[in-house]
Amino acid sequence: MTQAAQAHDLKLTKNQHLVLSVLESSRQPLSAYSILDRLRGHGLKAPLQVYRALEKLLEAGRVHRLESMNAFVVCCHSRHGQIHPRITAFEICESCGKVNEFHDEKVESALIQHARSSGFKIRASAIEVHGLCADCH
Amino acid sequence: MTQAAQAHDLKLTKNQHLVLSVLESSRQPLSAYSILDRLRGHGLKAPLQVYRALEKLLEAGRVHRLESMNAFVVCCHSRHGQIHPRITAFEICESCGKVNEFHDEKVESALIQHARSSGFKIRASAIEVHGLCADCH
DNA sequence: AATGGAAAGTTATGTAATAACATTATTGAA
DNA sequence: TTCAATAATGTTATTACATAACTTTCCATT
Ligand SMILES: [Zn+2]
Ligand SMILES: [Zn+2]
Ligand SMILES: [Zn+2]
Ligand SMILES: [Zn+2]
Repeated sequence: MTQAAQAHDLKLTKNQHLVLSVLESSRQPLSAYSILDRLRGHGLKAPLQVYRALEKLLEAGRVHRLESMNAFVVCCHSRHGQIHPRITAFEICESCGKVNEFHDEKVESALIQHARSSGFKIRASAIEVHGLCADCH
Repeated sequence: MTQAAQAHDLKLTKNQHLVLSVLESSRQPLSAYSILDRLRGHGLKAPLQVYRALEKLLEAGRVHRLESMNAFVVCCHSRHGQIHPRITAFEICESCGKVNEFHDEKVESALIQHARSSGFKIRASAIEVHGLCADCH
């Protein structure tokens, strides 16, 4: 991700703002189509309008995609303009749907060390743990 | 996963055997539909035939699903009947498509430790690292 | 042979994502 | 300001991924 893409003061377009607002007001990850459903009242009609906004929000580091759910969540650093840690992981509650984004130095160094030892060059990662959150068990 | 499900001498049905054979003979992960395409000559016609076989093979621990690719790979322990490690991770080459399944004690303990500290109870995990393998960079 | 459960077959449908192309809005020189 | 380049939108259609619902076949056990 470029430094420019990390600048959170970048102005969002109308559709990008709409999509981000829906994600911010949700306590669970949302699929592109359920985002669309919530925005039909605001003039959005086609999946592509949502997918294009999501693409930009992903590039800007303001949302994350959960690969194992085909769903999207707002990044917990989205509002602060800080540098985003490299390796991101998620704990996803199968009961209440809550997602905990976290950045664990040990997870990161273990993956980096393994990659180094196997000659693998990391470009991206998806680390998603499913189970029950503290409230739900 | 039950102990029974780990018993690799369990007899596979015709469709399960066909699907597993296709995955074993592929050097890359395959989507359900591309598995189906390779099995049309053997009488398979519908996606469900493949998905049902995959479901059983997943339960039996003989294949893994790559969440970030909507694709499936044969488990590297598939032939040996050994107990499968709890936490599995994958390095996926974006150039040649090769997948390296690995089990890293440090990754595992870091995730378990984080879950403990946040009160999260792990049931399943998807750890998928994308990049370039040693041969490709 | 009768029976019950697992697997397989079949058709239809639901969900996720992108292709292709036309239009409008923004930006940034000349 | 004017105009060309770029970015964003709108729209329709299509492709890719996955499951629902129901029927039939297979096979082991009684
Ligand atoms: Zn984040
Ligand atoms: Zn919960
Ligand atoms: Zn495995
Ligand atoms: Zn490679």
